[in-house]
Amino acid sequence: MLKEERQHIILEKIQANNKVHSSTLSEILNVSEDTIRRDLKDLAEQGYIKKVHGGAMANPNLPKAKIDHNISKQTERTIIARKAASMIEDHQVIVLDGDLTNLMLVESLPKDLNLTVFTNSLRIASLLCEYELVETIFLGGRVSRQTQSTMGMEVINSLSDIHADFSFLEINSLHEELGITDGDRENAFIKKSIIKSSSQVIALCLSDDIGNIQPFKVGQINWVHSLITDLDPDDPKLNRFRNKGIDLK
Amino acid sequence: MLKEERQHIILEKIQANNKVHSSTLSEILNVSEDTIRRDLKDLAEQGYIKKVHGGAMANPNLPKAKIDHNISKQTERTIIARKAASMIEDHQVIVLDGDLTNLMLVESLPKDLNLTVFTNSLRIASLLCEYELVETIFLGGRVSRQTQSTMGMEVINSLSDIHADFSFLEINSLHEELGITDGDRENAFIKKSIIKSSSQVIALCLSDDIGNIQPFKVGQINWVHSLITDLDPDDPKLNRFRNKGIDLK
DNA sequence: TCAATATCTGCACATATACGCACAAAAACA
DNA sequence: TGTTTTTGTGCGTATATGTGCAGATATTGA
Repeated sequence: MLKEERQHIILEKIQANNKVHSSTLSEILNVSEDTIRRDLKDLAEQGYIKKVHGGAMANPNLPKAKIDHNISKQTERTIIARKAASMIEDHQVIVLDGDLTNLMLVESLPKDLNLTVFTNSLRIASLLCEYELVETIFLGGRVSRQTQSTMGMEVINSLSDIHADFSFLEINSLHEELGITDGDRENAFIKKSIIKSSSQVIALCLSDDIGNIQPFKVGQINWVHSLITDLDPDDPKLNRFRNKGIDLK
Repeated sequence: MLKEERQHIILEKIQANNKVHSSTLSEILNVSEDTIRRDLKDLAEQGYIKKVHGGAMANPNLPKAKIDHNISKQTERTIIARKAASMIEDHQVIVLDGDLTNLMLVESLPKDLNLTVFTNSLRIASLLCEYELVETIFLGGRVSRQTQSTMGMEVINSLSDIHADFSFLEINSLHEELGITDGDRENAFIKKSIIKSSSQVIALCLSDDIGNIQPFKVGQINWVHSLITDLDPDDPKLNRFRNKGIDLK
């Protein structure tokens, strides 16, 4: 019997009875209780169930927004997220757009930070619910299934009514002359609005995306105040941006 | 019997009767009174109940999050959610507020439904991303950590700009004379706005909550078009609503 | 006040769990 | 193909947890 298969059966049992005993599972599935316990631990860590002494129960808190760590370029993104997180301090007001790196940024934040965050990402907003001192304001609008974030005029409207200290934007294409571009028209609009609504723009950019050009213009290169990449700030590849007075992290 | 399981049963007993005696619990659950006392102590420390000499009472100022958090009444909620889901048809425009039963409603929806949904619940919006044909519009605003849904003026503003065919509202307190009330002022506001923004109001109400009165008024009883409970529609307990012309499901 | 109950404390016992280890099966790699 | 690495499993042991019991103490209500 495959591990996954077993865990599936366990989940079904829990859904049906709301609880399971390790001992009965061990009997039914013909594996040691140790194995069952390991399965339960797995499932609990993934948030599917709640482990208790003697077995497990259905998870009372629902599907938490979780980050699947099978993201491409995970290492690079982690580096960027950490650098970005270290720039955030108590009492700042920031905007986080709905891209992956920002999600990882939130994961790297210390839990005792006192912040005001504007975001259009369902997952970021969900994650931030675990931060006692963070005031989250969600930018409403039409929800895009792919990104689990809101889009459209309503988001732009809401953004026009706010002002933040910093915005953190994942940039898919950063070119020294043509500036920031994006492959999605709506996304480009949103990013542009976010930039306009904040004093300082922190661009999060994978080094592979430097030099890219995409169809929709977001903004000029000098709109970026700081550029965070997975490279060392002194890396020669970044020279072309250093010369433009952009603060490299 | 698992400890957690026992404690759930105790919680449900308390929610139903508002009080319990250690001695009767010991009898029902077949454990020593010592164990019951330890359970009650646990639950009291977590803030779910108030321990008193001889047993325990419901905690009068139990934060709303704790109630949701606790899967009690899961069976009842499932019944309600299923009935509600069966009322939803292709091409409808509906509003779902952020309460637990609505989340379960979404879980019971067939995946091929073609809908427009307005919601202020992060979890509902997230779930709906799995529905190819559902257009979700999220009502932005300040995010409440406990409920993972947005609150405040912005939500009310957004609601004033929309109109839906149906709204599904979880009702915590439904009284034949005093109508719908709620224990939370903001929540009451939101519910009132949702009602105003839709042609028909479908009230989802646990049978235990019928007859309750809470401090903040949401609306009159005749604002409700359909009432879905965990009871049979012909149950005599519902007569007082039948007489008012409310459609019982 | 007294008697009846409820509660607390320390203890013993059974059971569940974590940890390190060994070993087999599967997967990755040269 | 054969070899190395990873993953999954079971076992023994030390530890932690949950439970019931006895005796001391506190609370309740007449």
